[in-house]
Amino acid sequence: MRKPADQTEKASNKGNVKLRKGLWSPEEDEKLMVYMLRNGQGCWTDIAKNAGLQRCGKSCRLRWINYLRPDLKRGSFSLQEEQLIIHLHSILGNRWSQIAARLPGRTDNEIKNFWNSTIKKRLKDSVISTTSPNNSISSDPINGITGGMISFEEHELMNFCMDSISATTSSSSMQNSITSATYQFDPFPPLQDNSHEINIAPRLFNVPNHSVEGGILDDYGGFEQYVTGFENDLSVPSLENDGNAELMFDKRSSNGKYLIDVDQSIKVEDFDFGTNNHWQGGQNLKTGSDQLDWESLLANVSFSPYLDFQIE
DNA sequence: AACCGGGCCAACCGCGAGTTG
DNA sequence: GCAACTCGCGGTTGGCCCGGT
Repeated sequence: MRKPADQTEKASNKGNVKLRKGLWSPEEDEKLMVYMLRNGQGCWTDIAKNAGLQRCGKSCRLRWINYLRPDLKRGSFSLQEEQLIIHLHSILGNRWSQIAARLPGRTDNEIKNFWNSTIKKRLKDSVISTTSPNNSISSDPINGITGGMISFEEHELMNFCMDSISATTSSSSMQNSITSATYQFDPFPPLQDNSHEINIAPRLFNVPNHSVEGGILDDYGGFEQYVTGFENDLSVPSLENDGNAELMFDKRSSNGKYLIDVDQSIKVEDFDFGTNNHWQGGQNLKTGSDQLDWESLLANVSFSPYLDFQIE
């Protein structure tokens, strides 16, 4: 945590505007939230200015992404998420944004903190414990993947992924590959919901040659979909209703419920920021079923919820 | 009850890449 | 081509919380 904002004010380089630093007050959160709901994402410097915040745009962006974003999950990481983080980190390293992109509702900062504070320590402990003679594989998710022991399937999986990554070594070649005969498919699809039973194995299937629409190739050989209002798009749609916005999001351990008067311009009902509800824009990714049949999904490529484009 | 130390995590910092004029 | 600006990312900091003593 930082010092309270009013203790760390300093003059901005431009315009002698005092910029606040440190913790965000509920009033500041409210201002930013209301502004984002009304106007959506734009230039962060303008957002900070127009929202009446004495913050730099960078600070506003961080606050929005890491805390105020409606589609953020709250609470501890699930077992599936934990396993996926460990797995992705084994391949991607400290590319937290890339890892976060595969965990809907989680931020890179959150994952980074989780890794540094929890997983790292447990991995270390796990490595130590696996060196002891009487140790066997436990139900610990760490041991399922790492802990010094990687299953044959995992190893093959990683080889596959690394091959995919190495196949396209630069962003320029990546861009060229978009229109080339073949392209690398994202081996790490995002988790749909942590309540689902998830097979963390990537989709090992071939995609016929076709032009790619509705997405771009990322820096690691993956296919980044254009997903409006979800983890790839942190903006929110503008709201044009009248009344009040009742916004729910927890502040640390307590579940706060903010009733915001939005200048007679917004009315949001049943606007729940809880863990089970995602932002409207992400609903195109939801399957509507509590239990996904991953085998059948994998068997039928065109039915995959990850595919946001048509395969010809 | 007071103190201490480690964990957690929000937020800052610096840097590189991309964009704009 | 260049400088200024903006954005996004990863590393780091440091205050709060909480369990142990």
